[in-house]
Amino acid sequence: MTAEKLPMTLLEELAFRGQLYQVTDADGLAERLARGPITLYGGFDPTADSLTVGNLATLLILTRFQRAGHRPIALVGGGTGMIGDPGGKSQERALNTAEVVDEFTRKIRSQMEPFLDFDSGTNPAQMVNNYDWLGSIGAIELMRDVGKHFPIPYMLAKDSVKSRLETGISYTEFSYMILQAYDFLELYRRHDCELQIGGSDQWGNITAGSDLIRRAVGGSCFGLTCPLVTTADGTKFGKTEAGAIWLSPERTTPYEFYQFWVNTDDRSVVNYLKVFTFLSVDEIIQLEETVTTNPGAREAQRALAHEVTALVHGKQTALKAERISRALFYGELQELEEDELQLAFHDVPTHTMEGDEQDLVDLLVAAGVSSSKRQARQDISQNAISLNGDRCADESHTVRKSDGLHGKYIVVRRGKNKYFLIQ
RNA sequence: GGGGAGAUACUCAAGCGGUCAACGAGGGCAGACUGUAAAUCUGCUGGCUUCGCCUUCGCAGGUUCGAAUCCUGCUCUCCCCA
Repeated sequence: MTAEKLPMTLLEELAFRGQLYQVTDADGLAERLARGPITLYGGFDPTADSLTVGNLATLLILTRFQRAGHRPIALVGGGTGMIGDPGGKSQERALNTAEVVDEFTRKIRSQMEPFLDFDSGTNPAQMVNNYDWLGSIGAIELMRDVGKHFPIPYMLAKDSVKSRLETGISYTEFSYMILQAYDFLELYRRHDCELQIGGSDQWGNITAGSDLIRRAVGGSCFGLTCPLVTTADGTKFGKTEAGAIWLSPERTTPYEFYQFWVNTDDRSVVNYLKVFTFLSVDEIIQLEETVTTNPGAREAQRALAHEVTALVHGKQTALKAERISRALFYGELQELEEDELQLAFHDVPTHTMEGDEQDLVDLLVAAGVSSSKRQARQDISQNAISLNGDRCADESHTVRKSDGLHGKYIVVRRGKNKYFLIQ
């Protein structure tokens, strides 16, 4: 991959995208980037077997750096993940076993592959696992060579620690910053890595790293954080009532993933386009206009959903998710051919009905549409349920498979945008 | 170690012998209006074989015709004094 000829510098573009929050030495970094390619890294915690949309911002910044000609390193915290970052948590974290963390690490690694080019001739991306060095370092070595550079008052002053002094923090989590700082030092030694990026909650850990490098070997390195993504209504980004939005298609189907983005609030959509897509500055400005001139068309949301889904799941899958969405929200279900229907609903929760006919209330519960019979009756009486496009408010309705589309498919819709397929 | 306060549904929080499946707020779900958005208004929010029944108010017993409400023991949490 070669560096793109951008009308603005990388830092300027990141600034436009609202992705610059804190930089250790903004002028120095701009100067350094102007001198030539730099090696940088961002870390990812293996706390589950999949990344979530919450990890995307950091990942995309690495990608942007690579596209600008720099050498990104994605660090998977196989070692630090076994300790737990105290920042942002009110309680001590449960520690996973080495085997579990190892499993998570492998899966996360594969999820990064669409974002980073590992085979570039000029500036290939790399993946490292900090377990490789943290796993084998001795206690004495760590304390003498690394711990010596950490004054206790300095450590106590970090927000991540300070906020936990009242509620309690173990020595394990207290030491976390030492390990993450050591990562930076190790990458500086091994790969000449000069920059660490992360979310704004990582600022303390990042500066701990650059400070360590200066104290231990006299090197000068940079840190850069991006703001944490916020939602218009103040809720935590990337979470729905059903839980987090994952990158893994096993955890969040591409259709659900697409829907997550397409449902973005008008107030946030431009911000998300900047953070989560590679659309150009001009394209984003154009889409921004459509939000005010023709909000009902939801062009910006569609573009956002398409771009991010294509990035994570591939172009074909994104088109499929779009096709399903069109069929569900704008198409006439009856017009769909059987194979189209099957294809369209591949990602939608599906239930196989036993026998040819069943009481609607029982069916809704069995198919997971409603959580209980009482809830099912309520949904029906509130006009929330429609079968194959027709509202059904009759609690004693009996569903016959033979009445379905193509003699066997019943499309159940609950509320405005929850779909289920019964066959 | 001594003294005090408290544990109620997803969360916060009323209730302090019957009218309590349990006020209220938040959250969630749904309807109307819209644009698969937001805001607003309305309904619902333990379960079922639903004009009734069953199981819930930290746990285990007890008093009573009847308890979330009173008594006893247990577990846990918080505060004050040492």
